[in-house]
Amino acid sequence: MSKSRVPGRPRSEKSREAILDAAFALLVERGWAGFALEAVAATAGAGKTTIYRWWKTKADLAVDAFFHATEEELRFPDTGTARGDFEAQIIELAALLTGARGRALAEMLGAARTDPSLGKALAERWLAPRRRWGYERMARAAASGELAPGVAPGPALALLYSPVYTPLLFGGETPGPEQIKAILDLACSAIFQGQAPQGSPDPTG
Amino acid sequence: MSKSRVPGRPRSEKSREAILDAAFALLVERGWAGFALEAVAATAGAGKTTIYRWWKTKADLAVDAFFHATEEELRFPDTGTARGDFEAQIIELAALLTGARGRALAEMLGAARTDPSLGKALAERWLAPRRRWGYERMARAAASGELAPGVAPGPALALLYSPVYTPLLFGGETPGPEQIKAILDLACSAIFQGQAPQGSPDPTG
Amino acid sequence: MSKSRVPGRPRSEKSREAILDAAFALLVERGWAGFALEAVAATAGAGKTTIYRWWKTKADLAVDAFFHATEEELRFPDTGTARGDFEAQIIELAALLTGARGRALAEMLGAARTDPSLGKALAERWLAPRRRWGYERMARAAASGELAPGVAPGPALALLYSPVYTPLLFGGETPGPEQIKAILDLACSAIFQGQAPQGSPDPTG
Amino acid sequence: MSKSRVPGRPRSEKSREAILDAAFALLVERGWAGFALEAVAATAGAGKTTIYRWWKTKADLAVDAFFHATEEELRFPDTGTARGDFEAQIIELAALLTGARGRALAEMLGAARTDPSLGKALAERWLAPRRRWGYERMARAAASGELAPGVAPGPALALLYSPVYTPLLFGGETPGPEQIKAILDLACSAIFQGQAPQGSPDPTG
DNA sequence: GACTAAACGAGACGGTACGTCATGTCTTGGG
DNA sequence: CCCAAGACATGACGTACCGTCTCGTTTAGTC
Repeated sequence: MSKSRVPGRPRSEKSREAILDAAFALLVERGWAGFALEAVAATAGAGKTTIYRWWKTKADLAVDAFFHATEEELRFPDTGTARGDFEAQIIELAALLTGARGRALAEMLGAARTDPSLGKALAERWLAPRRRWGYERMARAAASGELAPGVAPGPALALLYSPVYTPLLFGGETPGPEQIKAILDLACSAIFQGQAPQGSPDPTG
Repeated sequence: MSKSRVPGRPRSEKSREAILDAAFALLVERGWAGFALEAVAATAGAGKTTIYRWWKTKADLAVDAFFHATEEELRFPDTGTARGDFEAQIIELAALLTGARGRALAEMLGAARTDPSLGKALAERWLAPRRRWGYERMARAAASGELAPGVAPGPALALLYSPVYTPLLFGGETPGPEQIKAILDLACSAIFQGQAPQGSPDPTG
Repeated sequence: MSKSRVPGRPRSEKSREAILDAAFALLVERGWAGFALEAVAATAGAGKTTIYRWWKTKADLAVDAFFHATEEELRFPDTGTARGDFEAQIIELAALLTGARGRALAEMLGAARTDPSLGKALAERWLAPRRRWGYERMARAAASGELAPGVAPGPALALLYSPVYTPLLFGGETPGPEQIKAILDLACSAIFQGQAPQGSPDPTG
Repeated sequence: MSKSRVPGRPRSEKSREAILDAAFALLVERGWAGFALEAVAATAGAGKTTIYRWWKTKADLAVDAFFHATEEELRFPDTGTARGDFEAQIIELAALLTGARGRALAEMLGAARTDPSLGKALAERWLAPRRRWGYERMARAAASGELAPGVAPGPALALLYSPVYTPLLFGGETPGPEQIKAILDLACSAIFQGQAPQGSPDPTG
């Protein structure tokens, strides 16, 4: 069996990397608004044709470049309790959204309302996996009796994640870690059984 | 006590109205992305110069046009209790954000991350008054003992409003009224003293 | 009475000249094949929009630029006899077609077969007036009995002018003045009555 | 008597033919302007590499394809008299230049001014043999006393052939057979001794 | 009733980026 | 060593708005 089935010159991995790197750099430096394909092509030493060959839209490239550089940082934690897992993940998320990378993602999330292709790309690469994990973790929490009585997973997830995202819509003041912690504590007090996560994780009472 | 101090032709009120109307119509019809000043000028029968004379930026015009047509609908309610007031206001807000006008506002909020002038305009006209009212109402709630012990106003407001805004960042599915109600109930259960205002608030399943 | 009827900012004569000059320079320097509108716009310090506003096609601009710089040189002579007029005009024409300008015109004439807009522009600006003059002069020659018996104007004009144009189709060797003179003499001997125009310029051997 | 001297895979005759056929078809159908190597390769089922391996330039291929399909039609006639030979050849030439093939050749001749490789290829394949034959035939005519006194071969050939080529430079109206005949008669009356070959050549009006 | 001066409509201006196209070169695996 | 397939960098294309500019024309209040 041969290494490859298709005839013709194979895709240049070097070019792919150069494009993704240039795209990510430009995205972080100039934001989505200044994300010009012409500039990406120029600094990557690539032709625009090559970009359009592999990425259907500007949005696809931006999202791909963003996650090519970022994705591995976002792991779904496993602390033993649902509350611990959610808190850990949300704090990590808040950290990501703060800083240069966060600006880029925020701008893309914002522009997604206007650009459907961007919306679709982000939904696939960003939202869907996180939503999937959230619902699944919430189901496990329900099964193990960690949720307060009457708490449905949808509203619970909305309450947990929204406060991290909302600042992306408004001015610059992304909430700092203590603020995030305070909001999370308040949300968790409504969602989970018992007290704070560490120490006695499941103090029945 | 003359009619006017300044010499020269006075500003044309007719032109101002025509521009604001055309701008609002275009904004609602085409969204922020399709909001072209050239089109506004053309349908208003105005010159671009006139627009730039009175509005510093495209964003200023869009925001001004939006609130010129919308603002009066948004009143701050007075139901007697803090929980009632917040619930009423948030439900009204959610209703506004659903529909054509909502799309326009959502797109503007999203684009604000990219366009500083838009951000500034929206912060002044939209965010600031609501934030002011929210903090003030929260302070009165604290004074009257309506808040659960240990609840700070910042996190409480974040928890209440964020779930309404966050969907603007993601795909089309704005939460319906029941969903909003469910989320609100959950949030309020952490923030306010006592039970839900009407009937049996927490129908255990 | 006002100077102008139309409202709006008037066309910039400076810009028009700059564009025509840049276009002509580029055309002469690089030929039709290298005649890029982007380069014209850049060296003229003009926007591409401005060019497209005033010239429907690349061909229109090229032809306009060419004749803006060249036209005045081509006057229709008046020597007293038809043979003298045609000879003078054709020699002048041959001189024009030799040299840098000639190359540009030759390339345009050649490319006209491929590019209809170029063909149309050249037909209007180049061919039509010359054809008109040729037929009209030929008619006067017939009326004054200068033509040999049985000579129709169409074939006569074809015989006179074709030898100057045909070299444009083939390689570089444009015929020199003496060659042109020899061909002209041969053609004239078939077309016109009697001997050579002035004195005895052509000592028959 | 081995099958082949050179090592490696021998050139595919099948591929050569397919490429020439596809090239000619495309040339006739779309003209020189629409003659895209990519399309040739695609419809020939060949790789672009193969084309560039065997034909140095696009022009070489086009010219080769054109004459591969056309050349044999153009024979040099032998009617007994120089005038008869030239007339026959020029009329055949005019016929060739009218019609689909003619369009292709005309476009190539036109584009040759712009594309040196095309010029060179056409000069070699088209112009040179015809020029050679013309001068040689003219020399024989001179030797046999068929030329009018004082007629040099260069100007004579220019007068005979130019009127057929010149229309290629201008609009669509290629001259019809009678027009060609009339021009030829006029030219021949200056070049050749005695009267026209058939009938009454000079119908005085 | 003439003068002054700013606002007005219209639209031309220099730019920037868009997404598409064909060119001629290159890089594979297979024959 | 040839072949097909097709990816690659390049560079121009014609389009769409941007925010600025320059006109000649209103439309008032002041002299």
